[in-house]
This record gives sequence, structure tokens and C-alpha cells, in this order.
Amino acid sequence: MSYPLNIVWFKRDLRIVDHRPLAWALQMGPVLPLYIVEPELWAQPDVSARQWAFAAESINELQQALAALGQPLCVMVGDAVQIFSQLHERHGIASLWSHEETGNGWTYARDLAVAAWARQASVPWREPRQFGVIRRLKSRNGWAKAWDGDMASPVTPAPKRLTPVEGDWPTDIPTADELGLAPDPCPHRQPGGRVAGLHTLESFLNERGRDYRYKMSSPVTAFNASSRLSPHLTWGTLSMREVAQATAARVEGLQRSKDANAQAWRASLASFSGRQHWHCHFIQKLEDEPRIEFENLHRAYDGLRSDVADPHRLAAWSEGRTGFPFIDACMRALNQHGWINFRMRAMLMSFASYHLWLPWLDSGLHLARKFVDYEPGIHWPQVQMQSGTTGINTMRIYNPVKQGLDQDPTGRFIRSFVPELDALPDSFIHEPWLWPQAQSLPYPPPIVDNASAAKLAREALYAIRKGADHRQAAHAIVAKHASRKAGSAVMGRKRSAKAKRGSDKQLTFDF
DNA sequence: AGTGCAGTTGACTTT
DNA sequence: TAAAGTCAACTGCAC
Repeated sequence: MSYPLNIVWFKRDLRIVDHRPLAWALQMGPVLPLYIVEPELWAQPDVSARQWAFAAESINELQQALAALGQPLCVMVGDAVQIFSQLHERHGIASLWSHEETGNGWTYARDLAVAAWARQASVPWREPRQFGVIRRLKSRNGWAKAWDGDMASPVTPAPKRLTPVEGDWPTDIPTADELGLAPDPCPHRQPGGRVAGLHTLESFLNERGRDYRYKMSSPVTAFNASSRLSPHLTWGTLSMREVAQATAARVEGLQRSKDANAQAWRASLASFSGRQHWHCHFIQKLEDEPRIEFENLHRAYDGLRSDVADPHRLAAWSEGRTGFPFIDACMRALNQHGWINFRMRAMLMSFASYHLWLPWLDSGLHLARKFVDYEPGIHWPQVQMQSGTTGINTMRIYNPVKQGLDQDPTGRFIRSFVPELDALPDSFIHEPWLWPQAQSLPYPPPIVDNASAAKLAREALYAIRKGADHRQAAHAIVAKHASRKAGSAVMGRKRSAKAKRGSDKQLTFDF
């Protein structure tokens, strides 16, 4: 006869260090660590085989780490409620533990179903917080301080050993193929697993990160100079707390040095630390308002774009053949690496939403699938921001030619991803259509006219912005979501011209 | 050496 | 994380 189980349900927190559910569950008695592969989740339109590949590598490594402690990770395939319910019938579940998750609409609904099941089965389900994201947040006031406190709290050490749980627990991790995922080649994907994550953290903080601040904007330099920790934070092979504390420790070590290098390091790590706050700041938005995965944040923009994407434009954009070299190079880089720097993500989204006038849901889903680090809580607020549908941000219509000139002046990045332009002289690399012999290139003409497409978009957005009831709803959105860093003056107290500029900048940054 | 002027730069505003 | 437009200050240069 078996005994009641304390189950630690691993989700996107594939590690044993700084894992409070695991540590706390162990105080109850022997623990069964469990990962549930949910075929229905992996059939959703925002997930992909490249993400599963990263997750599977991480799950595999987690399994070995747990096995070394005495109880390997149990891997079950199916519906979470059904699996818990069966385990409960056969063994009895004494307690269920997992990290609080702000995922997509599907995982939100699943968590509600698990919570309902647990309640009726009288199984206590505890969900410690994993990020600085606060469930049932009442007000954004004091949010940043709470984040600082949470991230400064002690990192929970990995358990020393696990008591083996009697029984024959499945351990096989299905392949993408077995899960029915569409083929999704990503030759330069970052490897999953905590060991890779720790190496990435180490090399960023000690070798690659010095010029982070200056090099993160350009795809020429960002692949190396960015932290590249995003997939590890998404899948939880590293915890945000560990990253925040490792960054703080490195800054501490640089403190007394007057070396010019130390100065550059400090500036870059301060910038990096700011981005760690952002991560949770954005996830908090989706936590507070899950509908923004599906609907315009500001409803005055409903109906602005057709709900149905032009298939020709969507395909050209997502496959990197719009005829705009810098856009196409960035999209191809993303498709091959599963990652691109933040600014280029914004440009790609802006181009789809403004120049191509595609509905953000379709283009957003493509990007979601291509990001190995897809984090719904960051992604969808960003998608809406770059599409102009939040109602509280200034329009940011990126000029793909200007961005190319700014970020890739020599065309080196373009050439490495768009070999069709090999015969094109350097002076035309950003605007091949101006080259007299452009027709001889195996490369399409621009899919839209750059200037006129941007102008049309700007006018359409502006028409809505100055509509009668736009302002009131925008005010409510600011109250709910915007950062408080600029102070309470955001809500309308009189301010000096300087303070006003400052707070507006903060708002456009943070929506 | 001062003046006028085209072109440039930068801060700020508008879309 | 934008870009274009406006305006004033500034610069280089011809006379």
C-alpha cells in the first residue's frame, strides 16, 4: 500500500535551487517531483517545437539533478486535472506545490481548473511567488519597492537529498514529434538546462556585459553583448532572484575600483538591473488584465485593422521577404536563432502593425512561436505597445531604412542573413530598389512604399486618438498599469515642464 | 572686420 | 524603444 504524496508540480521553474515549493513541500514529508507534459498546451498557437526543445533539455537536466538527490523527476503526459485526480485516487495527495505562474490564457484556465479540483478534493495547493509579480494586486503604488525586497530575500538552497517515493514512476520525456509539434528548425537555438544558464550568467557578468548599455540596440553586437538569459528566466532554469543577486554581488565587487572598465561595467550592470525590474513590471500587466492577450487594451482601437490578416503580407513578413533588407535580416536571424534583441523585436512588430497593417494577434503569434524565451506577460503588452492599441503610448513607427542605417551602417548584418543581395553595392544595401539593376537581384521589391505606408498608419491612429471618448479610457489605463517611478504626479497634479517631460518619458517606456 | 546667408545642429513639439 | 517638423542658435564662408 502506498502513502499520501506531497507533489511538487514543476512548470516553468525547471531548477532545484531557489525553488520554494520544493523546499517547503519537503517540510511536509517525502516529495514526488512531477512534470506534466500537457498536449493541449503544446497545441496552442503561441507555442512551438523550439520552445519544447529548450524545455525538454531543461527537464532532462532537472530529472538528473533530482535523481542525484534520490528521487528522479516523474514525467506524465496528459491533462493536469485528470492526472492529479488519478494520483489522488490511487495514492492520496497530501499537498500540492507549485510556483505561481502568469502564463497565457490557456495555462490561466488550466490553473483555475486545477484550483477548482483541488478545492473539491480538499487537497491544499500552495503557490509561492516566483517573480516580483503580485497576484490580486490592488495598486501599483509601492510595487518597485516590493520587487527589491523580494529579490533581495535569501536564495533557497537546493535540498540535500530526497527520500525515494515507492512506486514505478514514468520518466520518459516525449520528443517534439511525439507531441505532434510542427517541424520548427532553429539551428542556432540556445541550449536549455541550468548548466548552460549558469555559464551564460557567468560570462555575461564577467566577460560579455561591459558594453551592454551601448551594444544592446544593434543586432550586430547584441547577440554577444546582451545577457542572453531570457530563455533561462522564461523556463526557470535560473531564478530572477539568483540573477538579481549575482548582478548585485558583481556590482559590489566593482565598487571601489576607479578603473575606466569598472565604470563601464557599473553603468551597464545598472542598466541590466533596470531590465530585471521591467521583466516583472510587464508580466504584472498580464497578471492584472489577462484579456490583453486577445483584445485591444484600449477598446477605441477595435476594428481599426481587419481581424483577418492578409495572408500574402503575413507570410512575406514572417519568412523575411518583405523587400526591406534590414527587416528581412532581423526576421531571418530570429527564425534561425530563436532570439533577437529587444529593439529589433519592437521594429519587427511595428513594421507588421503599421506598414503592413496586419492585426497584431496574428503577427504576435508568429513572434511568440519564434521566441524560445516567449514570456506571455512580456510579449502581449509589448505587442500592443508596438501596435498603438494601448491608447496611452506615443506612436512608435520605426523607419526600417533609418533603423538599418543606425544599427547596421555597413550592412554587415544584412549581408549575413540576406545572401540574395550579394551582388548589390554597399551604397544601396539599405534600399536595394534604388539600384538601377535591382531587377537582376533574386530579391523581391519592397512590399509597401515605406513613407506612404507609415503616413497612412500615423493618420489612422491619430484620428482615433483625438476621438471624443479616447481620453477618459486612457486615463483609467494609466491609473491601472503605468509605472509609479515618476511619482504620484502622474495622476494630474501640477508639475513643472521638466517633471512633466520626465514622467511622460517614464510612461511611454512603461505603459 | 562686419554683414548676410545658406546650411547645420540641437532642443522641443507634433503626429 | 520613433520620426518628422519647427524654430532658434550657431557655423562657415563669400563679400
